[in-house]
Amino acid sequence: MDAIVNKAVEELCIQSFKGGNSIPITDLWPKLKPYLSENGVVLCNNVKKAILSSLINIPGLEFETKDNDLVKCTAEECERMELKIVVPEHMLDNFTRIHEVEVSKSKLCKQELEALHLRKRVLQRIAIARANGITQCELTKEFGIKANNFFHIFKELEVLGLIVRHEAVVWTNKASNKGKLISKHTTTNMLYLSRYRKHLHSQQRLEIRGGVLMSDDLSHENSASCDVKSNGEDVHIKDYLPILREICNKLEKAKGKVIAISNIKKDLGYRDALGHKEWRKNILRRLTQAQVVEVTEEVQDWGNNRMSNGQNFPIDVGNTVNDTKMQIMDSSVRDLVPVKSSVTETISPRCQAYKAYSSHKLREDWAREQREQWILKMLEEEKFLIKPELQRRLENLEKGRHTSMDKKTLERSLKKLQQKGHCKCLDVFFPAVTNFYENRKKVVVLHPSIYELSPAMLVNIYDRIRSFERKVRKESFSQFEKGNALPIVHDMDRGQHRVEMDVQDALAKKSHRIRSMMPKLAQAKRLHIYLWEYVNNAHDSEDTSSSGKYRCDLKNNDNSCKLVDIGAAIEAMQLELFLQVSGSAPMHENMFEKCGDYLHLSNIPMKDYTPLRDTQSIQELSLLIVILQRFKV
DNA sequence: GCATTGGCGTCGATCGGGGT
DNA sequence: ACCCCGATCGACGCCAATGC
Repeated sequence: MDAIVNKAVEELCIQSFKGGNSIPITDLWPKLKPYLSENGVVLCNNVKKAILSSLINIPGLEFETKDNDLVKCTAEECERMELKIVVPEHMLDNFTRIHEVEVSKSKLCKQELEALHLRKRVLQRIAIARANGITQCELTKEFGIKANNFFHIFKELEVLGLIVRHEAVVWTNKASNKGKLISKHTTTNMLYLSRYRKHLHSQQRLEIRGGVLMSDDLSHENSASCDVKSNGEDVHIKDYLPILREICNKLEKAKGKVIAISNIKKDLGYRDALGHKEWRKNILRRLTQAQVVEVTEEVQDWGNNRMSNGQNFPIDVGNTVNDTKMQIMDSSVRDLVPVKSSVTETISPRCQAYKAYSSHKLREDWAREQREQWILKMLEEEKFLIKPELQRRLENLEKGRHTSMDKKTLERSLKKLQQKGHCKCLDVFFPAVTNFYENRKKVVVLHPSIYELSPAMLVNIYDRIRSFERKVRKESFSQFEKGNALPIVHDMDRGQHRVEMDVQDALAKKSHRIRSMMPKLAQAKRLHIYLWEYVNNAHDSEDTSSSGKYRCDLKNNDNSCKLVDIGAAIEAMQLELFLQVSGSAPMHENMFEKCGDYLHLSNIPMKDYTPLRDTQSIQELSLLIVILQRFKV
């Protein structure tokens, strides 16, 4: 009976949160009915009377009735006289537990009272959602408060232990005007009142899959991402533990407890772009973060000792270059306990017979020889070459031929040159720009005279790789802009509209960005011209390297950096230029007239000078310097 | 208030393997 | 040697959450 009464009180509280100051007893029964049936209780008049009697005994609950002697009334009589129940505020606060953090109200100022009231409303709204929970972004919209202002409240309530937050991914299918589905998703947090919390472990996350929203429904809201109301049926718990365990088990059974990642992915069906991503972001990351497995990438140098070690038969080196494997070491993996494991070395060269030469042997031999000559000439001049770039350059040189050079052909040529000692091929690793935890790798062809990669050399290599990639992307984008490669598929209705919209959108955004950047670039250019003159003059007259602490590496074409003290350079700036590049307004209209054209920042009076160097100006200047640094190629 | 972070989809390039 | 295709990868943009 206690449980039933608790349930009744819970219902009364939730109904109060929903705005009913007093709840008619006739409204309470239908809410209780499902719970009672679950427990095999039929809501007959006797049960009703028993529940009522218990409620009457709860101190604090108030009953609105015409008849004073409630205890003697039957259930029917109570219903007939429209009995209503009022839950007092302190009981509501008890339900959300906000009373635990409440301080004496008399001591609070007006703002503090408002803040407390807001927290109460938030808690009550979360309480209404009960075990279904409510997403953070949904709540943010309901309250009309910006997410970045609201976040602190959620965090505070979480720290106080009043609510629980779980990471959740929301998928929304939005219908465009033409009725096609566009899938969108966003990450947010699901909020529960502590009493309704879901007990999720670290390998579980919530996924909310919403229904279809027609675009008409969105007229009042621009962003569709959070518009799906999360009801219980849409929320799924995605549990990664079973799949992680399965992988651990496979590793346990594997020989040496090592499996090639490509094999295990194929085995478990992680294929295509999406599957691959899922593997990287949700499976491999979880395993490595839990330190349950270790991933090793083995790179075998091209034409290493293996090739010259008395083995006369050819080896298909291509298959042995890269092999990413994962390893598990300890049997305690089932608990996903951190385990340290050692690096393995497993190389499995595959033998393959050479195929007979074709009848075009002579012509091909000639082409290969010419190719090798080109490579050697480039190498002599440039000392190093990036393989993908080399491939492109050779393709351009061979444009006249009816066939195009295969990358494997190039590899063979490089291998041959390397064996003869005419070049060295090295894998160069460098950090990726995005947040991927792996380094990027490029094969670099080096002149044999280079024994080791100096830092300066590495910088040159990085810059070359970057400029090559920029060039490649610029080419593909200019094709795209000309409309050569607009991906419109006429036979397929699906997705067409969206692609066109995206292209227009992208172009509009791009041109807008260029427009808004132009003044900034003009400012940057002015600053650059000034600094360049400044640093050259300074070097002509005296050595500036000892004159200040804020320095900026301007240019190092020939490894000889010219350092400039930015602070001193700005001091020496003409006032007009300073105002232009920092975007500040002049102090007085007649400032220039009064002081002449050659006024420098360093010789204006202190009272005029100080307000000029405000935070805004410094920020502007810093931004320009960042822009200049990015231009440094 | 603005900047950064993190997760995800899209796009285009590269890689790897198999066929002729 | 050349061709083809699916798998894989990195850059980038978007957006909500988060940090300062």
